[in-house]
Amino acid sequence: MKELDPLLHSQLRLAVMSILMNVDEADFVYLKEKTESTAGNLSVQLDKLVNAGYITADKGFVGKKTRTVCRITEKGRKAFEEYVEALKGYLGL
Amino acid sequence: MKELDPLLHSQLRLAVMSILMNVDEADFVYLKEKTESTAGNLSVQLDKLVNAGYITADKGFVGKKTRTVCRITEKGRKAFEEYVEALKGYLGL
DNA sequence: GAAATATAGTTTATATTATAAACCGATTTA
DNA sequence: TAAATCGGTTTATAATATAAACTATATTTC
Repeated sequence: MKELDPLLHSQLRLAVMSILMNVDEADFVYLKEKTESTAGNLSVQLDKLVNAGYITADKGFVGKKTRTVCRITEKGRKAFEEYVEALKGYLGL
Repeated sequence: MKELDPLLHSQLRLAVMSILMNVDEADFVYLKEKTESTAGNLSVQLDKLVNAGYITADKGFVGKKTRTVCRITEKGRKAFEEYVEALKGYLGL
């Protein structure tokens, strides 16, 4: 049984990665709504994904409001795919 | 995005459940070998699965040696299947 | 235009979890 | 009979997830 990447084996981080696998970019507010998480929790988990090099989070402005835009990196995409493969071994898929 | 049953969303417990989904019964030693876990960790995680009613763990003897035999329950089987369904939503399967 | 309210987050504190280390009682081996 | 092994359990520690409290700017209301 393969190791499950602990960075991805977390509900919220997995949800974020799952979303980012399917859209080109997503901002903080969108991720918060989609995952139904609190801002604090999301902030912490995004940081971990950024530090792992799985996503980028760029802070910019839209008009006068701040906006943090997240994107998955190639490394993140690969890690996600490997995680899915590893999980399949557990789920019998 | 569905909730992921926190009892199953743990590498070791998921591994145990995965094994028990596919065999009629498995003893402590077998589970320990297959999952490559330490006895302490396995013991703790089995307890949680037993307390949740997802598995049974019966202590018996084979000759003079103790032997703990685990089996999945109907409740556990159902929880596992629901977990798999929920996860699919995350993995894009 | 000052005070209250909302937005977009971050930091910090706390509760929960996972994991390993230490331990225990019985049994086999030297 | 002393020492190692087997089959676990208990306890201590490290890591994680989560929420609560906070910050800074912007907007609305009185």
